[in-house]
Amino acid sequence: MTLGSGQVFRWKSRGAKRFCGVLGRSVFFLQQNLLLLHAQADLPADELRLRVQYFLRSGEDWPGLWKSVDVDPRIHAALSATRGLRILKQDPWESLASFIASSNNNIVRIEGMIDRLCRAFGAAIPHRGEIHFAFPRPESLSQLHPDALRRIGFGYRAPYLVEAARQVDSGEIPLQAIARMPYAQARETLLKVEGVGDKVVDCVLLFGFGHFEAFPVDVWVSRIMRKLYFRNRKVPDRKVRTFARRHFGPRCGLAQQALFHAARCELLEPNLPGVHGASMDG
DNA sequence: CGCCAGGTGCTGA
DNA sequence: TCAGCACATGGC
Repeated sequence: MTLGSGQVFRWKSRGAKRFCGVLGRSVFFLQQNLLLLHAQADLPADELRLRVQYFLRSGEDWPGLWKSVDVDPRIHAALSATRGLRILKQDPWESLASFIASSNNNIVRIEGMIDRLCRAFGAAIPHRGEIHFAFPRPESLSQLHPDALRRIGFGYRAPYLVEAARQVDSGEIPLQAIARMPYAQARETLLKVEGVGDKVVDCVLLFGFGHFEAFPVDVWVSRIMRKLYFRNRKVPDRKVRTFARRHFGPRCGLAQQALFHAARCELLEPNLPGVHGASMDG
């Protein structure tokens, strides 16, 4: 559920509860068997375990984290429907580049764009007879003409991504330093990147930098929040964000991901408890 | 054809 | 601050 919840765009299902993806320069296979997770990669066993635990944030107290945002019956329904979900620890550059590509776009096409980006400009990684690809480094993408990205379907986002790569490569956008900044300052800094607005920046801060107070408001979250908390009235994204931060508290980002996944996969319908309570009227 | 998708930048009230 | 609009692309 976590790997398919729109946080990451290039982990591929390879059978029942089995996924394949690339972390850094290594190909990983993850297979879930009930409460056990089997991980495979061409790495020493101890390093393999550490890398997977880091990516999955296995050191966190997940039951405690989810409990901290379980503040009312409506979010409780979403949390129940997404039990086991986690917030991943993504590479900051990959999350920044990926979510620049995500704007006004759908997940299937985002996945295709990122896949073509990695095939064209990422380092090849041979693995058991197959060729996988690393995510392209900023210094590679910064050299491109935007047309090279337009040709693989990036559309009007092409110059945004090239420019972002240049800003990261030059140190103008210092990801290393941003990782040590508090949420508000990191947000302000990343917003200077063209193509990064109020929603994308919160995705990057939540999935790439571990700021659980980020609450990305996309069309799905906007809809479900309107339904659950605003009597179905249209509400500016900014208001949804500030309400969520106040209502769910400093881990509101977790509530956001549960709501996003539940809404997108229709896990709450029917009989969704709204502001008027559950009702069966048609 | 029109609408939608993990929106953003720009413009004008 | 807010709404309205253009913006590439592909699926339906």
